[in-house]
Amino acid sequence: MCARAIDSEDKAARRAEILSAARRLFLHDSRQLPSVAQIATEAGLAKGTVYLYFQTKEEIFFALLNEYFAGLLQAVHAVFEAPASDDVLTRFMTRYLAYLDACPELLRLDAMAYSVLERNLDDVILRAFKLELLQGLTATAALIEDRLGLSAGRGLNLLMRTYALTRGLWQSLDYPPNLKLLLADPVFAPIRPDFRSELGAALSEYWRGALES
Amino acid sequence: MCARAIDSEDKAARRAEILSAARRLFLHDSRQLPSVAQIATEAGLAKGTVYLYFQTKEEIFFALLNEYFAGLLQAVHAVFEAPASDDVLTRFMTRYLAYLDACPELLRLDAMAYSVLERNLDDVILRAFKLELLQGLTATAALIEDRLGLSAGRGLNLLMRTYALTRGLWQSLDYPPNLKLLLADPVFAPIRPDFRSELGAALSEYWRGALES
Amino acid sequence: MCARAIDSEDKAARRAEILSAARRLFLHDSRQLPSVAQIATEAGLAKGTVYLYFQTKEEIFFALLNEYFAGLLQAVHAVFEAPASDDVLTRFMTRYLAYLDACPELLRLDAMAYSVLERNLDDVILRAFKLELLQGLTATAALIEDRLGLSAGRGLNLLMRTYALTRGLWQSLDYPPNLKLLLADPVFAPIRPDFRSELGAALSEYWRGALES
Amino acid sequence: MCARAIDSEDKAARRAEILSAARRLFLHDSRQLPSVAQIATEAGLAKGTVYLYFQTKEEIFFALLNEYFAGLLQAVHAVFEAPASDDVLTRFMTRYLAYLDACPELLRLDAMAYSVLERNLDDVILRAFKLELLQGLTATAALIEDRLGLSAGRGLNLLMRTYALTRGLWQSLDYPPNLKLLLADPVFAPIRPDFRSELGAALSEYWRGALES
DNA sequence: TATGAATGAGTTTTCATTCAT
DNA sequence: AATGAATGAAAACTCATTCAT
Repeated sequence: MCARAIDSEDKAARRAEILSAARRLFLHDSRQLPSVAQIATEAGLAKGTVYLYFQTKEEIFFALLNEYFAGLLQAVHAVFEAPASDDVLTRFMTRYLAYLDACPELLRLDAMAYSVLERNLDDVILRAFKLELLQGLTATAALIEDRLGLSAGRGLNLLMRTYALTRGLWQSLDYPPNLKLLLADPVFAPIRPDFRSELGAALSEYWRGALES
Repeated sequence: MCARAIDSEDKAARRAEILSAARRLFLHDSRQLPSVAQIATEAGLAKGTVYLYFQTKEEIFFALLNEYFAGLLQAVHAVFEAPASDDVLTRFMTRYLAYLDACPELLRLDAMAYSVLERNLDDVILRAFKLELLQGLTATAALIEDRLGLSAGRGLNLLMRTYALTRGLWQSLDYPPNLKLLLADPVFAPIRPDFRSELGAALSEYWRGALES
Repeated sequence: MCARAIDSEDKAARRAEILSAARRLFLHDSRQLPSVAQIATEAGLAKGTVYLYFQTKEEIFFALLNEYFAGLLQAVHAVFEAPASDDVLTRFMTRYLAYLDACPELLRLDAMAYSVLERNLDDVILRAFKLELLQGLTATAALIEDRLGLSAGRGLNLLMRTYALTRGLWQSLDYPPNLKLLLADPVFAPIRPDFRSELGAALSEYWRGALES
Repeated sequence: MCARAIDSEDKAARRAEILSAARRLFLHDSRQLPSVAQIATEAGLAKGTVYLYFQTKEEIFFALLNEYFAGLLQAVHAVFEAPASDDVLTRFMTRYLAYLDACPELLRLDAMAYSVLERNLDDVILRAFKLELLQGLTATAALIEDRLGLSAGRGLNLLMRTYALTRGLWQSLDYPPNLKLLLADPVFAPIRPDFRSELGAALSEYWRGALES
């Protein structure tokens, strides 16, 4: 793993390897961000090498989070790109939930982003990330508006509020192991619904209200 | 402030003082949790004394968060306790937003809770907190069901989803100072709406969808 | 070594212990400043404890340097305090050189002070140190002026220039072990005189010139 | 700047370029030695290339310091080479101070040399540097002895002690910016004389004493 | 009860140097 | 000769928590 990444393709690959190592580690224990030393080891690199590809530890996780977001947006985009049909909303919901199921760590990382990730991140990098996100968001929003015959701006509303509901519910329902045990007591059943079905129900309600003429 | 708190009333008062000191400090800089040393100083106590009233630092902030939740629930409760009227939903929304306006630090603390607060918290304490929250939630949920003529369980749904949307939007729209500056660029206007109006709009949509027969 | 230093006398003693540990370590290898971890171990304390007594690593060494300076000044002071006599200059020289002989690490630490020590030092602390030094300097300078019948300001000149010559010569003549070996070659004899005799000679010349009417 | 330096003349030129880049950088911020990466960039070379011309970072700065010394010696040499005259000492002092004024970074670099530069320097290189210095010193010393009618060895004494006084005073009087601010307080005026006039006065005293029969 | 002295785990980042290309 | 990707050692400092007084 010490073959030199000379051309920019190799460099991109190495960057991706580091990101992938970080993802594996975080997936394994998503209660805290792995240390740079751990990431380097997992990627088979020296610590210093990681810093050739990322300016700070935070940048690594922010890049990872952005990848997840991009993937999620892409999935949504794909749903609405398909020929219009009556069940587009159902298909959207299914695909959306499937993506989240496939990336259980996305919402964890997202929850940490608020208090940790944005510190210690170079402004230029941060802007680039945000811009990329914005563009994906805008494109998909426009597509949704087109498909559903909505007015300008509604697409972005729907996307942002959908994600807000998702993130908010996750944080309400994802308990750490010790809490999970504690809340197993039937008394707590009301505040311990299954995340996936709860999210499905909540989103249905929200979209119904939002799309109502 | 070193008079000994002997009877349980004095003890409760001292506990409240510590909590109050923590709140003041967090209000002053809600980007990070104040240290125990700071809290002790602010409360006019020694560090060790704080540990006579709280087992861990996290317990302090968890207790604080629970207070905020209780207050929010109480505000909502008050709205629905008043004689039924057509505009109950409008009054709810107004009151709800007003509470959040008055406690800008609630949502910050809440956002930190996920990644920080629940670690390192005694199970018994945690259970007690959760139970208290559950009870408030249940009571208000029942009241809402009664007032709005909803079926059992719907009240809790509404409350949890309302808060989820709130928390999720907050985390999307509350940027740290450096980001705020960065996002001042008109390019980013679409992802930088005002939190309050955005929340109002989102909640309206959600409730409309949820209450639709 | 973990008995608690409660009253201020004990605290001063503990502070002195830390300083003493740092001195021992530096004496042992005076090519580099020992790490805080080493100092703590040598003093039989935990790292964190060291930071209860000194704000930064630099403060430790600066305090140490100030102790050396104070000692040197005191030695000089004692010489001039004795009843005036013709040989006061001879006695001064003897005493001065003896002090330097007894503290070979003083001039090493001093040489490092320029590039290392003054960084990362709290202004208030720094000022206090400088003030203490200034006072010692002023007092001894006044005494010298009195004893030698010099005009105001001359004492300070003499002291500062004497020390400047001392420090400058030291840095010219103190070679690290590898260089010492290298310069053992007779070719280098001219630039490798014995520090002590060279300093004696240089100071004699300087004082002769300075005191000449 | 990546044309290959093949013949030894080109190589010497490239070496000089690196040295010059280091000098420019150090002149710009003489509180710390620039990194090798910075030097390479400033010289328009790759990091690795620098190591083709210098074995270690220290060698660069040591070579630079030697250049400064050589220049200083040459300036002194020139003074004494001129036809003997009564005011040779005055001219020496003027020229000496002028050289230091023109190279304010010399004394900074020199002060750092003690604790940093001589580590990690190859013995052979070190010897060569010292030998070069010795030769310059010897030649100028002989010239001085001749001009001033001094006995053998006195010239070297004068040069070394003169420089020692210079270096020692510099280190006493050159304060980093934060200290300068701190010592602006009139209380500290006595230990804050102007370096140049203080050096002039000190050297006058020293030379008077040294040349006195 | 209250105090505050003592503890010590835990991690990012820089940068001189090497060496494959 | 020139490049620049990769290496990895090295250390200060914070702060939650404990416990002797």
